[in-house]
Amino acid sequence: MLSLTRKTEYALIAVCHLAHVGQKVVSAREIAEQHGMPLPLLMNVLKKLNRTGHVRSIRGARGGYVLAVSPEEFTLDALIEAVEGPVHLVRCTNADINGRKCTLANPCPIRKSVRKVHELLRELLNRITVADFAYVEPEAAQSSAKAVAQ
Amino acid sequence: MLSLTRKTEYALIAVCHLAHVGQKVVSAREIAEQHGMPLPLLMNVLKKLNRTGHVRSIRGARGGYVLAVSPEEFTLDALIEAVEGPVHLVRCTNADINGRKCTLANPCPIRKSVRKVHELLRELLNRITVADFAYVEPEAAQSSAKAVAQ
DNA sequence: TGAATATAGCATCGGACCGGTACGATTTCA
DNA sequence: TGAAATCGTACCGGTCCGATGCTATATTCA
Ligand code: FES
Ligand code: FES
Repeated sequence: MLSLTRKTEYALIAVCHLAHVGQKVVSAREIAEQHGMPLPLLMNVLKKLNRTGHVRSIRGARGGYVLAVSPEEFTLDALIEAVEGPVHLVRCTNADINGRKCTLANPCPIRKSVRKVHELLRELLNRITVADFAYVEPEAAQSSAKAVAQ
Repeated sequence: MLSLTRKTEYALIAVCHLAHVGQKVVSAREIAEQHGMPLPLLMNVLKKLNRTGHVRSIRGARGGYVLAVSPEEFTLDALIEAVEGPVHLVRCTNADINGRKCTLANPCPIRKSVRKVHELLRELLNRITVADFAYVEPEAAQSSAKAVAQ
């Protein structure tokens, strides 16, 4: 399917929001309302990001979330892995998926090449960071374009 | 989910097989048996590739399939689009998905950046061709590695 | 101290889509 | 004519995402 899940989309927006406000504590409700996201879904995502240590949670009244890592070091690859688990391009890139091993005639002819593609994808995702997404409000996406381009 | 479907996996192996034998006609059964793939699934995939014109089908006894495009011009992007439809990284990269428009507060702050990432992914997929996958049997994947690397 | 706020954790449910199967029709060759 | 092979379509089950609900816990504030 080669697409990001909606959770990753929510996570990306939320993390950008947190990066934008700096060290101020922002509640999930506030983020959700500001971007038209369903609150419970966003909370699920933020809980996961809290467990992986990418955001810090403050409970209680006037609580909320704060970004726990610097936007420049928070890669898209890490965000995806935190929210939706490790990336499996196809079965044979990662040893086995859900304990089931590949049933094709091993090794299949595309095995090595597909791993190479997998590595290229990971490299791409590791070059992109949250800092590339944050702070680009309306049309000034040039800084992002430059940073991402290579 | 950021992963290829199993259909794409089958398609990739089959197309590599066809590229490997040149212009010889090979039946779906033969390809399936040789790589331990379920025959009906492979046929479904080959039908799609036939409709998109990437392989040519010959019906009847002693029929089968022949690659209809050169491996060097058959990009991974085209193969994915043929088998599983166009790539949608997230909702806002392609205008609308299944007729449903994005319900987030428009435009969301990550809109421009995510499109840029989408473009980078498409570029990566367009640099990789079937020729990079074919002809790498056991361990001699160096030619592929080189061709893919940049 | 008590009420309000806000996150943590878990469990559940519905729907979409992939993976797989089945059947009949069509075409070609022996 | 019969066997081999593709073509088209339809169907079914499993998995996983998207979404919802409830309870527990921690903090703030009156
Ligand atoms: S798909 Fe299993 S080894 Fe390549
Ligand atoms: S997710 Fe809809 S505009 Fe970006």
